[in-house]
Amino acid sequence: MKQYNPAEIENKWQQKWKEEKRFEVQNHQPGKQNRYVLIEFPYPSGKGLHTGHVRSYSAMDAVARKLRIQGYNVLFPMGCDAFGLEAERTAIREKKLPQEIVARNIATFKKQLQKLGLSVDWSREINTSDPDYYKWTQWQFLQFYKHGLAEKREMLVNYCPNCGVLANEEVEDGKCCQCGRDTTQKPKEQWILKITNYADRLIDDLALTNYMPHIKTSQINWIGRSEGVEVDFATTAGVNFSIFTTCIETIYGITFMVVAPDGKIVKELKPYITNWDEVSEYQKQTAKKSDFMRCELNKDKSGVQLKGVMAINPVNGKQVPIYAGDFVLASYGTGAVMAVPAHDQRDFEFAAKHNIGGNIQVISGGDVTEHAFEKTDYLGKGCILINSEQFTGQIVEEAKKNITDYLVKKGIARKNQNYRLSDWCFSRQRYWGEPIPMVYCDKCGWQPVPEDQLPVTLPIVDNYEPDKEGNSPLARIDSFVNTTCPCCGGVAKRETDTMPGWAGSSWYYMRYCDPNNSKEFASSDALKAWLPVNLYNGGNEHTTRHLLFARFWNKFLFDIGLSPVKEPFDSRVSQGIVLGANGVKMSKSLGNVVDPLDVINQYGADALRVWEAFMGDYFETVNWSDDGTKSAFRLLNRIWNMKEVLVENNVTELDYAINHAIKKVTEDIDNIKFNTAIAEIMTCTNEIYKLNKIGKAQYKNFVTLISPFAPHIAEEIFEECGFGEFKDQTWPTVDESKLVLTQIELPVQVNGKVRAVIKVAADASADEVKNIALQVTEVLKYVTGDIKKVIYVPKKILNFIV
RNA sequence: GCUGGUGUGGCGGAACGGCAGACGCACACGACUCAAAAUCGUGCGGGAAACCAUGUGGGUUCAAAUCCCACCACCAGCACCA
Repeated sequence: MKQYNPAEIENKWQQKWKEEKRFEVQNHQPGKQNRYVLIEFPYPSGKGLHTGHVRSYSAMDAVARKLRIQGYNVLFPMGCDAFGLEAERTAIREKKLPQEIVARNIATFKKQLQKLGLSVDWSREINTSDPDYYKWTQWQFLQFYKHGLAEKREMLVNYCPNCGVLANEEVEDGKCCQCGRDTTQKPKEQWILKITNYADRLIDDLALTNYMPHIKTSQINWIGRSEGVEVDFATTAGVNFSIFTTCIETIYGITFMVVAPDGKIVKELKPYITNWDEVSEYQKQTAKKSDFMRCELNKDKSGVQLKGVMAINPVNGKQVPIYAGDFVLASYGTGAVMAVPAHDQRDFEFAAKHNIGGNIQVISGGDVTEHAFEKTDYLGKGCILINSEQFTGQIVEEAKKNITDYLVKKGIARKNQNYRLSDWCFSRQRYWGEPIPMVYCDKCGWQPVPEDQLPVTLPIVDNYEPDKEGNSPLARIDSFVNTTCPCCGGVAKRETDTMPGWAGSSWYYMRYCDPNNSKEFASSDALKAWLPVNLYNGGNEHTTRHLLFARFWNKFLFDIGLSPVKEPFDSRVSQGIVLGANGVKMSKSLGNVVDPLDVINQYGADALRVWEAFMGDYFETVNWSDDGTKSAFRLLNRIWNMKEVLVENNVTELDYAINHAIKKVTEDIDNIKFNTAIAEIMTCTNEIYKLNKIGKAQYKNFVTLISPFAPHIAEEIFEECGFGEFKDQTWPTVDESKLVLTQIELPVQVNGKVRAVIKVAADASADEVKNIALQVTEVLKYVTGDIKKVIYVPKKILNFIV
């Protein structure tokens, strides 16, 4: 049998598509509906793409191509998320400019993507580090600022005495990943965006989307809305502070309080604390830990008592000790908690460690001597309060309400919501990012750069390494820093922090709609034409960050009338990762990286794409296999060679198989079940080989079915067989009449075990089926004694219970 | 620890209340060939059988890989969120 030559065919068609501008779309195409298929744009690392990345690109390309054949006007764009730490570090290592590194990496990516034969509209390509693009990122930042959603706030940053401010990923076990020195947490003024203002809407509006359920769940949990009560506590020192609790029903069980060591409460209490040396030492220890370490690695419940001062429980006037404990974070809630060891395991362990005796059980129904009796155990079980004065005897749920009302009436408590989500730290002390377009004037304070002066471009400089003091490298460049105040015209200094990598990626899908607009980030008409994105594909790791940031960003633009939609993405899916053949993540150091270009050279892009679709469920993790591409190549050859057995008229015996395939492949692509779509095409191929003939019209339809996955070979077959221009082909429709079976095979069970399979008419009645089954010896063998019950599920099963 | 997810032949996987193992890989055999590769075809969970098999143990059901409860293992993300 002949083998086709993928290299020749693929080059030919890729060239042709380019010349014809086949995949360039207009925002409006008369008579066609728009569809927007989006895949997260790649971060152009120096490593290039491996076969793991190919999976989502080729899969979404298949979706886009099918929609196009179905008659939609499809936007399927591509670009590069070009700002970021990796490019900067590579540049430093190679002593080049980040701009050069990015240009080089983008070229590699583009070559790889184009060899795959993606149906991308390259005329809309964007790059977030292009001044024409980041001008609008800066412009949008200014809108956040002007609407009070951006401000400077003191935040804790990772700090290394040698390398300056570090990203979380640059800290490992409390040490700097570059030089190995111990890192600390240092407070620093940072720009933040108030995403928490949108917390409720970010949860509630998920109802307007069709994201996969686990993606919605992840976002809801990440935002972490909790309803509770903020209660004021007095102290013997006369200083008051508030705590936040979701378990107000346990307030009579308080035996101590815990405050964040680095919070403002400790500062206010300082004059009254008699063991300040000890407390101050504990603060230093805390500064060495990141929030994550404070939460995860602090299994020992470290803490220190603030001696000389006691807190007063507002419900009964009881005095309890106050501790500083690093498991309490200054940034969450009020930075203080009430501790009830009898009903909170964390408090229980803290009390045990610090020998705080006298645990008070206030909810009956559990034993609290060895372990706390927590809310997950007592809520909704009708448990009642004990040891709680006038609330004793009430059911937990009632008591919760009554205690809250009582405290609110007394004016010392407020119902409140707290969010796990914190505001978005938007400053980076790095070179390779969008400069934040703000100017500081001693007289006028922070002033936005006038919009007509945008973009504030990144100066091209030799030395852009991070600063040891923790300042941005831009701060060293006088010509950049020194400017005039837009307000008073006096001397002023530019902000030298840059934006995080998440900035440019928060609105890139909007720019694709109108990529060359120099007057606005995208015209309202273009946005209305394409938004919301119909299908957005991206990695699971972005579910809680990028996806949330992008939704927040859009909501803000919607509020100020610049986005036409409340939610930017209608549906969101995440592909499973492709591991190396040895079952671990592809990485250069492990030597299991497969370059898609190598595979394409051997078997062609079509075979690679088909194998990527077939290798497993799209949402699950799968292992790469070299043999897989070979099997896909084999399938394509089998389809290719059907040309030799072509007959003029349709082969009736194939009607069922072909129509079944049309139905199954159509539904499977719609449902992102690419693996079973390919399996169906294989099954149908086997049928065709059994008969060893296929009608022209049948072949044309069958080839169309594989074309979203193997577009090059499909167009070549069309040309060779004289099927006309592929771009005029429409997606085949199912002839349901060919799928109607008159006879079906029905499994017959006795007591739930299959004993025989009988052939019956598809529309046979229960009695008819029963009578036929009871003539089969295999069935009769097991039907002994009376038949107690007969279950017949039409076309599915017949079950005798004896 | 928390959150989300996953456990099915030698392997990748399918089925997601109704014949477990579709489809493919690997393997074996046959055809073609001087021969090999390629190709085409046949077989392929275990067991002599009764039967046993979808991580483990329970439960619901006429019927469970699928639904419920408990547990174990693995993967990913993380900020002990009071």
